[in-house]
Amino acid sequence: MLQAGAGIETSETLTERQQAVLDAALRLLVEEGDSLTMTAVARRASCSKETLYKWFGDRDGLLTATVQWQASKVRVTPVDRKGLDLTSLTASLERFASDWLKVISSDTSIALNRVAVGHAGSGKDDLGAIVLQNGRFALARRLKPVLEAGRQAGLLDFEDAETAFRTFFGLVGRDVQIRLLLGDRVELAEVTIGGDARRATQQFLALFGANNRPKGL
Amino acid sequence: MLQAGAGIETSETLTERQQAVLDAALRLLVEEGDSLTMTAVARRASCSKETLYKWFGDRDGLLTATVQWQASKVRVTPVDRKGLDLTSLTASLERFASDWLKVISSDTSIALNRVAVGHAGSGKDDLGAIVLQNGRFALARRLKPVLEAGRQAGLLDFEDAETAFRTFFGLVGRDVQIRLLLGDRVELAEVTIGGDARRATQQFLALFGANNRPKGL
DNA sequence: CTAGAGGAGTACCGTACGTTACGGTTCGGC
DNA sequence: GCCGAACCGTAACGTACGGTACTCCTCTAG
Repeated sequence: MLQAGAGIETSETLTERQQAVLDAALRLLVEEGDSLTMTAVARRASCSKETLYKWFGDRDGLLTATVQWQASKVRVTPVDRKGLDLTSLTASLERFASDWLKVISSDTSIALNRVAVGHAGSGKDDLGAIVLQNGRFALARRLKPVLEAGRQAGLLDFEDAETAFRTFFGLVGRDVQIRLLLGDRVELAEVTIGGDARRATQQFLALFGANNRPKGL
Repeated sequence: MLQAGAGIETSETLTERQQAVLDAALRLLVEEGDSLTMTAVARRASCSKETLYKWFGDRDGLLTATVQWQASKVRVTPVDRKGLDLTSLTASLERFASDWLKVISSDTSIALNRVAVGHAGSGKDDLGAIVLQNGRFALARRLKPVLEAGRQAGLLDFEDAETAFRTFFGLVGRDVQIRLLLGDRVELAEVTIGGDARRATQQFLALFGANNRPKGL
C-alpha cells in the first residue's frame, strides 16, 4: 500500500521493478489522462493486475504513487548565494522563470495537473495537495531564499517575500498554465520561453528593484 | 441535440424548461463535479432520462449545453470610453481585476474549469475551448479596448495590447486560479479581492504607465 | 532436485452507469 | 370526449471497469 500522507519526502522504499511500473503508469497517464484503466497499466508495465493491487492497494493508490513518484524525480538545484550582484540575481531569476515555464508546458506536468484538478473537490485523495506541494510551493521554497538574498544585498525592495514571489509567479506564468490545462495550443518554443523569462524578470525588477520606484507596491 | 460548435453566441433556442434543467445540471455539477450521473440530473431536474437524451443527445451533449448555458449568462458590461483620465482608467482596471478575481474564485467557475480541464486532452468535446472563450478570451476582448483607449489618451505605453493584457492577467490572477483548481483553500474575502485588485492595477500602471519607465519591457 | 515464493497471465464477479424501452399521465386541438 | 404529442417515472439492457481468484512459470535457496 505504501505510504499515505501528502508528505514532501518521497520514499526510496520502491524497488526497481515498482519504479518501472510507475514509469509505465506515468507514460500512460500522459497519453490517456485519468481514463487509464488498471488493465491498461498492467499490460503496459507487463505485470499482472493482482500485483498492482498488492503493491498499491487500489486505483487511487496507484495514481497517488505515480504522482509522488514523478514528484520525487524533480530534484532541487541548490542556489549559490555567494557574491550576489544585479547580474547574477537577474540570471537566477531568469533561470527560475525559464525552468518553470518549461515545467508547466511539459506533457507530464500538464497530464499530472489535469488529473489532480479532476480529482480535487471529490476528496478521495490528495493529488491536488501533492501537485501543489511539488509545484507552486516547491518553487516558492526555492525562490524565496534568492529573493531574501537580493534584499539583503540591497538589490531588491519588498515587504513580504511571499507577496513578491506571487507577483513573480504571475508575471512568469500569466495565462499559460490555465490555457494549456484547458487544451489551448500555446506556442512555447525554447526561444519563446527564453524571451518570456527575460521579460518577466525585467518586469519584476522594475517593480521590486531597490533603486526604482519609491514604495507602495 | 442542440447546436454543436464551440461558438460564441449561445442560443436562445432553449425553452424555459430546458433552461431549468440545465440550471439543475449546473448545480449538480458544482456539487459533485464530473462524477454526476444522468440519473441524478434527471432526478434533480424532475425530468425523465429519456427527455435528457432527446434534448441533449448524450452525456457529453448535456455537459456541453450546461457549460454553454452558464457561459451565456455572463453578460458583457460595455465600457464607456468617454473622458478618460488616469483616475477613471485606474478605476476601470481595478474593476476588471476585482470582477475577474470574484469570477475565478466562485464555486461555479471552479467547478466548470475543473470539468473542462478534466475533459481536455481526451478530444471528445470542446469544453476547454468553451470555457477559454468565455473566460480568459472574453476578458481580453473586454479589456483591450480600455487599454487601447488608455494608450490613445497618452496614459499607457505599450507595443502590443495582447502582451499588455497578458501581463495584467498575470498580475491579477497570480497563483490563485491554479491553487483553487487544485483544491487549495485560498482566502478570498471581499476585502482581500479589493486589495489585490488595487495592488495589481498599481503594478500594471508602474509597468505600462506612459510617464514611468522609458521602454524595453 | 525439490520446495516455495513471487509474479505473469487470464478468467471471472459485481457493480455502476450510460443508454434504451415502455407504461402511464397531462395537455392542447378537434 | 378523443387523439396525438410531449414528458415523467422506472425498469431493463449492455458494457466497461475495478477488484479478486486461480493457474502456471521462473527463479532462488537449501
